[in-house]
Amino acid sequence: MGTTKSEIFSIRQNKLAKMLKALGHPARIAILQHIIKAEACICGDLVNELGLAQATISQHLKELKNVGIIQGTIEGTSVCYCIDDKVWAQFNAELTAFFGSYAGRKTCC
Amino acid sequence: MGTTKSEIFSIRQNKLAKMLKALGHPARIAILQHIIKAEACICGDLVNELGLAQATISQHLKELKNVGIIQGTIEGTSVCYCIDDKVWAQFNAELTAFFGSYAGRKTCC
DNA sequence: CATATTTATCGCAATATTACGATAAATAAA
DNA sequence: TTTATTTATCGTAATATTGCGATAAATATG
Repeated sequence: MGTTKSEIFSIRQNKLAKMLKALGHPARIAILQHIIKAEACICGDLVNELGLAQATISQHLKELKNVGIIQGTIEGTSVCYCIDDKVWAQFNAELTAFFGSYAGRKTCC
Repeated sequence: MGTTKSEIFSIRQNKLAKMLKALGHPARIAILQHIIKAEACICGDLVNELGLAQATISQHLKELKNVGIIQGTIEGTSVCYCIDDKVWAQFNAELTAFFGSYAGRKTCC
């Protein structure tokens, strides 16, 4: 127990859930917003901006990288993070499809 | 430790994350899809459809109710679940805004 | 080379999540 | 009233997540 029973769900359902889960933490939302706001890559600022320890932020970045929504490029001693346009668009499309699949109640109790 | 540091994030960030987290499980995606597919309220079918124990499904339904995206109406011995149109639309709008806040890279490393 | 700077990883503690059996609570049906 | 049916809740076990200090790894700078 304690583990999600992925086997009983479709690949699509698992993927959608995984993606939503990755975004389902305020620190990760804040990180993405920060990158977006900067209109460029972010190299190191994050630790000063958010009120979390460096190790914690590194961990959140790792999770965002795992689902592919951000990308890191080594730039000297630091690493620059950008949003992966392709993955971002893909996530957007998936969510649009999901939310578009329901357009209001028809017959109901 | 082990607890998310909600205090250091904005209400908006926390809300968005909470909503995404609630949707970030394949069972909850499956439940929502099932309700949508039925084009009506779902009363009891869920336990037979998904391969999870009744207690587990009840727990997932509770989490979806907690964020308001579904609504339960007692109908005799069973409970009918529907999507809350208003909350669904709100979530959709929030996500559209979030994903719309980034439209591709400009200057980057 | 020695020292600083930056990020990743390890190890740990606290808490949360997932899943399930057992049981309770509420209503329908016999 | 007794018995089924359906859902919620409790308790518990297994695992995951969150957060952080310490430390490693890599590159820059003096």
